[in-house]
Amino acid sequence: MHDLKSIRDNPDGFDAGLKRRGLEPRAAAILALDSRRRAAQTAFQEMQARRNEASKQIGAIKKQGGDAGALMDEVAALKERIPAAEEEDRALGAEIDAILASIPNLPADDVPEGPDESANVELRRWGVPKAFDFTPLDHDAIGAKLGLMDFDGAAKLSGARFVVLKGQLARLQRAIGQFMLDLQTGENGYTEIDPPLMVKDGAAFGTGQLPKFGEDLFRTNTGHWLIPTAEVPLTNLIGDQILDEKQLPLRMTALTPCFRSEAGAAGKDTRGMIRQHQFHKVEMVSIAHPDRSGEEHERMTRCAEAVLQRLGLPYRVIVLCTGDMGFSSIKTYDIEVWLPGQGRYREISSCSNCGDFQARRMKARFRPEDGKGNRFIHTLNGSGLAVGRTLIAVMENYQRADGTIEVPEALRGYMGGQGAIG
RNA sequence: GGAGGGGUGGGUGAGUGGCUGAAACCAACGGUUUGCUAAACCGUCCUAGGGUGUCAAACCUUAGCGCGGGUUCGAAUCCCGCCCCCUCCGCCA
Repeated sequence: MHDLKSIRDNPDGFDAGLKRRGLEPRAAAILALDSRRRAAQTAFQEMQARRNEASKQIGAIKKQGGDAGALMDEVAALKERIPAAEEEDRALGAEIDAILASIPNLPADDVPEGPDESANVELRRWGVPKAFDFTPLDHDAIGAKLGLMDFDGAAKLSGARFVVLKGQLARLQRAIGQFMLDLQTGENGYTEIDPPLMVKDGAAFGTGQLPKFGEDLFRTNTGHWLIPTAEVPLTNLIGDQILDEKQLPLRMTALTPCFRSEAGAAGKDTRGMIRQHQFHKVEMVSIAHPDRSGEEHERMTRCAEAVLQRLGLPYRVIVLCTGDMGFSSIKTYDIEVWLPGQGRYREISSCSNCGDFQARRMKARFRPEDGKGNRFIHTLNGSGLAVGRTLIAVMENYQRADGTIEVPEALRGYMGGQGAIG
């Protein structure tokens, strides 16, 4: 949600930000509505003020047994006009809010400009893709050969974009999730949260899924939304609150299933478990002081990278260009892991700084130490990491010629000491 | 699902239809006092808008006592609907 005041103060800056996103200017239209709205509001409030004043006088007159008839007539006349004024104020306000709520966040200054993912910029790489002395398979084939990954069974139950994992592979996925969660809580200072997986409209609005992206979510017959990421419940946890500055930063993490309709992804990644309707993810959320969200963003990204380093999985970090960023983000780093089976890097984490965009939507503020002028906090979220895709990466990077999979050192404690599966 | 009780500033908790944006207490913050700590005393202390104002300060004003309607000249207070919480009962992982 954008700040009307900042648009008033700097309409050109607002439009310039939109332009970087590839969007048309909106400031002039918004400000025109805004001035109509303020005129309507002032008119409405002046009537109310007069009504309140007259009512007080009526009370005083009646108490002394006087005749307040003239004043009561005046109030009655005012009351004829108030509803229309109120409605005008309300309607204009709602119109402005709807516009503000539907415009994506403005990119940070240091985000590269570009139309789509082709303009993303690689920042760094870690690790070297392993040289195989055989042709590495993709996870799909490895899983099938082991008989531990069953897409047909899942299709029978649930249709496309689901998978059934079995035996050691199911355990390996569980191990990965536990390992990540323990790393983020034990070493990186995130507090573990076990949140609801179903949320109401307000939460989905707060993080920016609604009103524009409802079709990407699953909805229950109770009107709940299945969370597409734990970012939604974790971030909204601080909605409608005024925190103390001392409490910042607040770092939370959760291992949850995530549900996505993948409405716009028809025909994309149809094979394998890259893109599923349901997957597990360890999510990190930071609630940061607005002056320090940039450094928190770097820190969070490092926390996500740490997982891949511990697992010995090669990866690269890219910064998304203005045209490829999500709705709520001012800056996003994607981490892409090397997948030998596909011979390329694929997204395994996305770490975003949302600035005060979500905080405005959910009314999350903090009280500065000096006590005056509550400010909106900044929210950040990042995967640490997507569990299903990490499983894929482990399978493909640690596969052996005989079709078995080596268990990375870091996971063995979670696998009963086992060194390989299959 | 049934019956009953309840939702008021950060917390506890008053509140007769107008004098209540809201007592009191606690917490917090500033100050006085103090050898230090503690205590005591004084003061400040909700939020979001709009207007006047050169930023600031200050002032005026609107709204908010779970949410939404209604009655009334006037609603935290009365009426209706809804939501949530608590207790008991039923059902249930």
